[in-house]
Amino acid sequence: MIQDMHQDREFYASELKELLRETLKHSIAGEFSAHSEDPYFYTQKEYPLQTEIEGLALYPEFIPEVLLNWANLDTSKERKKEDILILDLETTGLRSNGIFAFMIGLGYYVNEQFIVEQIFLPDPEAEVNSFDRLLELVNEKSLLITFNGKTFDIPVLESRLLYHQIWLNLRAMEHLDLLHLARRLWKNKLPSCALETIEFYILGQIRDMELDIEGGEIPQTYFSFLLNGNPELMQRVFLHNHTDILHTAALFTLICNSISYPPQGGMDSRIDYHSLAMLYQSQNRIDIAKKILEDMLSAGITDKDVLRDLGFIYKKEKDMESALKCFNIASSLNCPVSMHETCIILEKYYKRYGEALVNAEKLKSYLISRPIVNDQKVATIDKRIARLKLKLNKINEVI
DNA sequence: ATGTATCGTTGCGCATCGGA
DNA sequence: TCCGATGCGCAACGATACAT
Repeated sequence: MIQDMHQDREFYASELKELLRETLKHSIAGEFSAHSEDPYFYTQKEYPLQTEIEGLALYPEFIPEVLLNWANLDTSKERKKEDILILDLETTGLRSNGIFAFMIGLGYYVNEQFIVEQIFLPDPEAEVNSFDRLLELVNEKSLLITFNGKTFDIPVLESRLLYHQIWLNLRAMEHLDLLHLARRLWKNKLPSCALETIEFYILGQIRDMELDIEGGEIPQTYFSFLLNGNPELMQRVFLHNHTDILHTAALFTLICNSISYPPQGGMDSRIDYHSLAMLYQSQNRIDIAKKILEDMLSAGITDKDVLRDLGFIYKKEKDMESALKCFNIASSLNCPVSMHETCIILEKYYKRYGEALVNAEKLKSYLISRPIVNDQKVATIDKRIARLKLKLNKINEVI
């Protein structure tokens, strides 16, 4: 009796698997792998490197040094399209233990074409087989490109590979994670740095929510598909993942094509040049950072943060005259750091105590007008004011 | 829960400046 | 010439965001 039930369940399970495979074959353009047991399902689509429909470029003219340096990649190495592998997973959840990837989205370049390949598990048993294809591609490629892959996709894959006792050191691959670079470039300009936000503001793409799906609904969609075989929502997951891969390539391309300075094709309004200048500064390319900020001012941008940071560069170069000019304008635009720096330069370098005092008092009134008053800062500026007054009195006594 | 890069704040050691 | 206060550079820490 028990034995019969068990056999029944196995029978229905294999029936269901077969049913799911049939459904997939009819609803999504793709194929099954050659594995005799638990084959995975996969789709491939080719794009020309310059897509006409979306107006997106999918491969850059070159990969600039500032990007390679940022990602700690070997700058001397020759790089080809064929070395790149873009990766994005759809998984059964967000927490990194006990989840697995039911879909592996991949992007790579073959013969001047960009290929989006999606590997899908018609049932979870196919996971091991799906890694065959992953291993194949990883062995061919040397540079991984992802969006938040360092913290999400790679750890998920690592834990699953470990579980299946497959030896593959994904960390040995060079890895460019665009999320962190995007944050550096657009943190101050965009409401968020989620891929979808960047697609909208930077790539000019809008996701069609009739055809796409919210990330949070993806795990449940897969579980439902396994139970009822309804392909409608699953098709959306395919599109979602496909779009992620395509836009990761497009974002990589856009960043490469616009962060060299001076820009090849003129200034790009999508780029925050202030952030770009800071990126160059962090790599000790002060010359380029300074040029960018100066060019911004020449172009008529009067931004207190630009003025402040350019002021710091001048100050470090001991060009106090220029530094003071920058800090002065920034001070008038209510930049407390610049008020502070103005005080220091006037007091320590020029010994213009009267002017220093005026600025110190300006900073104090700014500080105490804040909704949250920082007592420590007020105490510091009070000390400076007292000191300056003392110095001025001494000078007056002499006269 | 997880892992990673970034940013703002804080504190420490060292150099420097100014006053006596 | 010496001492105390100030400024600078760097490391350490904590908070934040993003992926499904």
